[in-house]
Amino acid sequence: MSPRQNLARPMESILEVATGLFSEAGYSGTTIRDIAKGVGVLPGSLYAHIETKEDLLLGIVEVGIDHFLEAAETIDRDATPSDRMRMLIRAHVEVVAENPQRTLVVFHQWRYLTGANRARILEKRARYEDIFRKIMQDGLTAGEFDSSLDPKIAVLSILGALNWTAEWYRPDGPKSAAVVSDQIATAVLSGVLTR
Amino acid sequence: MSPRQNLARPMESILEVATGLFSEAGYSGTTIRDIAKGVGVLPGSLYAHIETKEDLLLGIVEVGIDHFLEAAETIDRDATPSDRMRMLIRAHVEVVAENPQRTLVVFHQWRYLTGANRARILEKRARYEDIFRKIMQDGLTAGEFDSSLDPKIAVLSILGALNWTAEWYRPDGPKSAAVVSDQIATAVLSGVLTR
DNA sequence: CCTACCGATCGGTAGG
DNA sequence: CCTACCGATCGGTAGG
Repeated sequence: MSPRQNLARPMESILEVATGLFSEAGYSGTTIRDIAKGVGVLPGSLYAHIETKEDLLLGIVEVGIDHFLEAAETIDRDATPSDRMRMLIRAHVEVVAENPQRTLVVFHQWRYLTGANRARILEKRARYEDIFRKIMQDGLTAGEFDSSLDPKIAVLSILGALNWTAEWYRPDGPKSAAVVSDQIATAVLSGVLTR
Repeated sequence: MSPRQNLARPMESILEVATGLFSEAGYSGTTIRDIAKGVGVLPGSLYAHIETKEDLLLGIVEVGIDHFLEAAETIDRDATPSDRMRMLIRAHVEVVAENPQRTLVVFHQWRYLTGANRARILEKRARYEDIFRKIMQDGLTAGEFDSSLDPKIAVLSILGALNWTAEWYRPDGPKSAAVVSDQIATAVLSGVLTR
């Protein structure tokens, strides 16, 4: 990684470099010295901008999870449950596609947060997953979703498919986020069997 | 974690302790001293049994991925693609259920392997995923799977749902691996919409 | 943002 | 498996 002389916006540069390093080497595997080198300053100089290494992680994870929550809030509450689920899947994939590295940090590195930082992120994560659970319940109540499904496991399967996208989606790949999200939504909603 | 005096099988004890610590704190976040304390010996004593910290990780990850490969090989090659997919899903969930901590290490900590170690694990992982891709292709060819699906994305969605199980499945929870795997297989194969 | 540095801890080793 | 230790590196700080 070549150092960047982004002296105008030091904090932005720090967050960008840290996101890349945390996603590749993990929080514990990334040192303050690695980040400083990526930014193009000496290690001690970082502390003019950050308080601690953990605060840096918290900033990245919290901004990331907030993106998912905000995207979910744009969804039309009056649509049918299956349409809402489709829109939620699309919103999720678009957030992943916008910044897969940050998403990897959001879903894998939150474990290294401690105390109140960790609790706040877990609360937001639960809130996000509840949006899926609510739509699942509404779909079952409305008779749109298969009543033989276990709703908890169906939601966990959908979240699994979505969280996994951050591992393989490449913004410079052949498929747009819109196409990928439609294909995931179809696979999830209709299944793989021929109808 | 209380130290265990498993002096009869020191290597087994070391692997068990390391698996638990790597799954909770990550490879980089776990020190040789943490492992030694969990085993109940002094740090330097570990090196009577292991070569390096990375060899310890390699041992855990390779045994883990081998479990998935071996389970997949037991599947009846003469069954229909949809039956084979259902059996593969069940085999996967049973391996996860048998040892979720090891599975978390297999899917998240392999990144800390270097050089040839990393290459060998990635090769085995690709071989495992190819089993899913083969069944998907067979199902499309046989007309059992929906031809409007993107097969790559369908497989990635299934792998995502399955890989996610290690994050939430608890062997001491209310559902057996057989029940969970059937419910995941139903959700994946038939989708969530009412038929 | 740099110079210069702190005490703590890291993976690993020699010799027993 | 322990004693005793190595050089390297860690997150972070004081003073400029």
